[in-house]
Parts: sequence; structure tokens; C-alpha cells
Amino acid sequence: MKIQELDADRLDMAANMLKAMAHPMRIAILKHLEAGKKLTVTEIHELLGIEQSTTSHHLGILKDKGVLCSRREGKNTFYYLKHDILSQVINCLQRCTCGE
Amino acid sequence: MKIQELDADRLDMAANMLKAMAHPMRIAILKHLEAGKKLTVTEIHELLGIEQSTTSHHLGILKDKGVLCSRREGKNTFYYLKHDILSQVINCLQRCTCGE
DNA sequence: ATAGTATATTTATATATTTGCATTCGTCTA
DNA sequence: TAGACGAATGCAAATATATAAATATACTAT
Repeated sequence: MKIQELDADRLDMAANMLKAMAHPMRIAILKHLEAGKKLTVTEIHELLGIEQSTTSHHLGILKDKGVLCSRREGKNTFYYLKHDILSQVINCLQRCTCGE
Repeated sequence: MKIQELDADRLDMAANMLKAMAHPMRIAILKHLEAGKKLTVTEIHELLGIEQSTTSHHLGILKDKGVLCSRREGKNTFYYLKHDILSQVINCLQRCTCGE
């Protein structure tokens, strides 16, 4: 894996994904979306006990930065991980924040 | 893996680690520190072509948030990953930013 | 069309981050 | 001890981000 593969554009893209994930509430959201799960905005806002508009805003950020995808089905919009592999990132962090 | 394990403190800690990593230059730094490699501030600032003070600042952030460790040896300070597992995060991102 | 529910966007204010420069601090060596 | 070198810090300007409230849009059922 060569360094030059990580050109400026890809670094920016990666940084944007991380930046989107770098928020306690958004990590909690991602935690609920592991293993290909799909949840609606309302389900998430009820699960986490935060405002609907706040939830939608967080989801919008995650989607905008390429972490999540969404699919509308009737009145609901389901959100899910764009890359299943991103569950690994959350799990890594979980392990790293275990014994400190 | 239960949700309640991810209490507020650990979410904050995880978010802080991600925030520390969520910067193009810092991702580039981490890329150079894969596989247990240890580099000095000067080596990194020359590898990346950025100011020494900027480099030191970025390294300080990564260390402060628990991503890196450092060890002084004479005039030099070597920086290295606190958890080898964090290489996985970088690799995940690399794969996720491949074909977009 | 209208009402009701589900999402999304906009706005403004407050707060934080990035960066380079100059300076300072530690450590080694002549 | 002085000078050189590597690293860390303080500062300030530009830029970016968070937050919450208000408003707007999209769809469904009647």
C-alpha cells in the first residue's frame, strides 16, 4: 500500500468521513446501524432521546460525508451504513477506549 | 456487544480520538506510523513538507487524545501509535475512499 | 385540497480549529 | 558554558464547526 495512493483528495475525503463520525451522538447513531441495520429518523431520535431536527441534522452530516446512505420508503427515510466495513472503525474505538 | 457499554464518557473519548484523527495532515501522519513504526518530529515534518511547529502541534493533538504515544531519546522525540489496532481505521478509510 | 406526520434546511450566535511565525525549552557536543 | 539542534509553546488572524430554534418540504390519508 503506497503513500502516494493517499493523495490530497483522498485524504480530504477520509478526513471528512472521520470528522462526520467524530461526535458522541453520531457515534451512538453508528453503533445502532452496525451489521447492515436500517433505521428511520424517528426510530433514531426515539432511541437516543434527542430532537428530531437534531437527529436529522446529524444524519444529514453523516450522509453528506459518505458515511451513511438513505432510502426513502413512503413517509420514512431509512438510513444505513454506506460501507459495512465502517463498523470496524467503531469497534476499534470501542477496544481502544476500554482500559484507559 | 451491548449499547450500554458505550456510556457517555466512552463516547466522548471515542469522539475525541476520531476528532484528533479527522484531519488530512494527521491522517497522513498516521499512515506513516503504521505497523509500529516510530518517527521523530523532524522526520515527519520533512516527509510531509510542513512546518516543524505545525507538525509538533498535530502530533500534540494526536498524543493528547490518546492516538499516539511519544518517547524522548536524546534530542529527538519519537512518536508512535498507542494502539496498533488503529492502523485498521486508516485502512478502512482507504478502502472506503477507493471507488467513489 | 387539507390535515397530519416525517424529514430537511436555514438562520444566527457562540465556540473551536488551523496555521505560520517568533520564541522558548531541553539536550547534546565542542 | 556557549552554540547548535530538535521539539514545544504562545500568539493572532483566518477559517470552520456546533447548536438550537424556526421554518420549509415531502408524503399519506381523508
